[in-house]
Amino acid sequence: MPREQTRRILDALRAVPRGRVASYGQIAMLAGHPRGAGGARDVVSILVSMSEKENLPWWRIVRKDGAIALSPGSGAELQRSLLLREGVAFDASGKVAQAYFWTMDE
DNA sequence: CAACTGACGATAG
DNA sequence: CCTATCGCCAGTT
Repeated sequence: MPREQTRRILDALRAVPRGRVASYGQIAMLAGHPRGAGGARDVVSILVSMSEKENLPWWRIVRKDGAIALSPGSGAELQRSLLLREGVAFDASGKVAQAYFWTMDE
């Protein structure tokens, strides 16, 4: 069984609204991770190992600068299409504009 | 139980 | 622009 903190992260991930994205560090902080950005590794670990089992919206998670974290050929293309389908646009550099980041406002 | 892995983030050079 | 390095730590093998 995962720890309490892990459950919180899973929860935060599921709370990201459709048509929005969030960064790893953002999720970590939202989950109450004391180390904030440092907790991004937790999110990575959890996403990599449990995204499928836990049915998580892993495609809504991008790097802080808006770039897709996955390597091309390892799902990046899939993630881009999933986001486009939700109404998230990418700029010329292949990054999501900050405006699409989830503000926890909703 | 001891590695090993990982889709990060900040900072320094 | 880039690489390197550190911090941080759950989950898997």
